[in-house]
Amino acid sequence: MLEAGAYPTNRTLGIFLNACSSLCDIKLGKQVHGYIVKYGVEFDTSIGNALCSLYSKCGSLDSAVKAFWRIGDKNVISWTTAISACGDNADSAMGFTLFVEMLCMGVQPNEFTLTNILSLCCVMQALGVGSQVHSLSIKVGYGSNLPVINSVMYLYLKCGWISEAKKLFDGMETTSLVTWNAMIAGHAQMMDFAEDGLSAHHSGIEALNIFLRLNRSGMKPDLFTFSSVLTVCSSLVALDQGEQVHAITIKNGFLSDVVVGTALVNMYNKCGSIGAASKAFVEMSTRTLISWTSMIMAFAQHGRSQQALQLFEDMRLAGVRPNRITFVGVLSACSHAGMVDSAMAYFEMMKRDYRIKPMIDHYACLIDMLARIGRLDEAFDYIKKLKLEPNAFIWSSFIAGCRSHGNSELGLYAAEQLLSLNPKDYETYILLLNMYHSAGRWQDFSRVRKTMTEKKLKKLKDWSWISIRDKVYSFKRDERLHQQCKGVDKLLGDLLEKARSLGYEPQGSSEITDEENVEITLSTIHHSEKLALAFGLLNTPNAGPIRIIKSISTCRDCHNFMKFISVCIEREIIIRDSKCLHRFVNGQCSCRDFGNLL
DNA sequence: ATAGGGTTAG
Repeated sequence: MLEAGAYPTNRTLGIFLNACSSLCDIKLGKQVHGYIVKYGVEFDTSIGNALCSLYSKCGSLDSAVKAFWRIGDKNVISWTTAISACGDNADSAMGFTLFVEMLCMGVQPNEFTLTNILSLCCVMQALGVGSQVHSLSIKVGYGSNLPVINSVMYLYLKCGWISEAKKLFDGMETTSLVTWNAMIAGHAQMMDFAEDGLSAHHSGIEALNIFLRLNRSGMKPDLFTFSSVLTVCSSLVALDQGEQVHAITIKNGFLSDVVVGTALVNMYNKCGSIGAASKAFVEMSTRTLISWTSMIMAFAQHGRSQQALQLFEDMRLAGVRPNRITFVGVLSACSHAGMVDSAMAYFEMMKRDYRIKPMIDHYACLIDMLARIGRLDEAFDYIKKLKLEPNAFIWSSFIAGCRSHGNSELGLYAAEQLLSLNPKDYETYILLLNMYHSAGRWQDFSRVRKTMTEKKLKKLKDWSWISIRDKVYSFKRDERLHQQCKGVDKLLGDLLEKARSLGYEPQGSSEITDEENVEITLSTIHHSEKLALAFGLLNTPNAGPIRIIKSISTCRDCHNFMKFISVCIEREIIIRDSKCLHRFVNGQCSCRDFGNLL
């Protein structure tokens, strides 16, 4: 039509631009832009708005903002489109600047502007600005607009201001599914940012409660709800609840959804049910890169290296292009099995065939592998040659290698490096103390102990949880919170006897015994995972795995104990601590004793 | 012509 020389109206041009926008066709869009300039209508408000939106959707923020500034008469939609363009293209700071400028120009924001700016606040964790926007939204008459309240509530949750979020939630006259999903997702995310395992646990439980209330309210959950709540079940290692959610997804017809399917794979994996994870993966009707990567990662974590690598080949055959995270899974599979040659081959394949630049995590896998098989000098060379600063994971796996292969000199050096990375981390101090203790270096032991006392480090919060049927039970080190504590003590005594008869020898572990003193305590019988284990055995008399989640890393002594116990009771024990998933079967652990133990 | 919620990481 344009080539025929017909003169398009602004309306026609707008429709063209929208078509380019939904096709994400920047080339065609630019062509239309050319005609717009030719006809001199780029200053028109609706044309400019459409151009701004088009360039934003095609990822070209510069052009979007340029188109915006050329608009002669910018209305609220123009400003909102430009602000949203900043959000979509990861430039929150510019979004804020535009918002302030808009207010200075005397343009009043509408509900679209407000929700947009609030989501920028989420990204920036800008609670101060966010609460000002909240006040502003009330002032300009959007105080009871549902999307606006949802956004404010989600922002408060993401910034950890739970009381205020809850107040908003409880005070809402109407809710939408987005409200519920924001509450659930918000609590799920709080689990990751929680200061300790205990508050993370509380957030998770709260998310599950909100999910239950949602179901009772009669509203139908959607894929967002299911993927969030499944993530919560994974973090809580709450297999029973996860299975129930699985049943509800089937009832609601969401089983064929690829995101829900992937979330199920991850839930079963993180609950230690690799079989169920694999089953969920096989049953998926379509799989994304993320689904394949999740399953490869799952096999790798469980020490099933061959299956992980086989799946990687299947993925390539299926025509799915792996990304850098997939290769983290592939390399860690090789690392677990000590397959040095394969690891190097995959590392080359990643660089050469897929043009993926190695990142620190890939090097970490290679260092972990060399450390596991005892090639400590080579691993150390790798660390020294790194152009990047070694991270905590690198030092931790190197330490595990040194301890396992009896090189206390290098191990202690690495542990001191780890401490300088995490100078306030209680667990690192305990690790270092345990290492000086077993190396018999008492002077260093006292020195570290003194530093600990001087720094007044908070006492370790050692909690474990076990979920039995519908309830989650908590256990804290040294404390007897449950009715059945006598039974727990007796059972632990019996188990200790049995383990000893099989050759278990207690090694003890360092800990703060009271507010002032740090000592090696010989018995670790009061550690929380042991209490949870005994409680679990007393309350689930049938066979089947015992699943425990723990707030901090497991100590070597408890780890060793669990290996013996898995033989005595002929049951599988799964413990997920803050660093690693441990699956004890028949005296062996899936981490092969390289799970960042204290 | 503009908005609010979700899945992968050793």
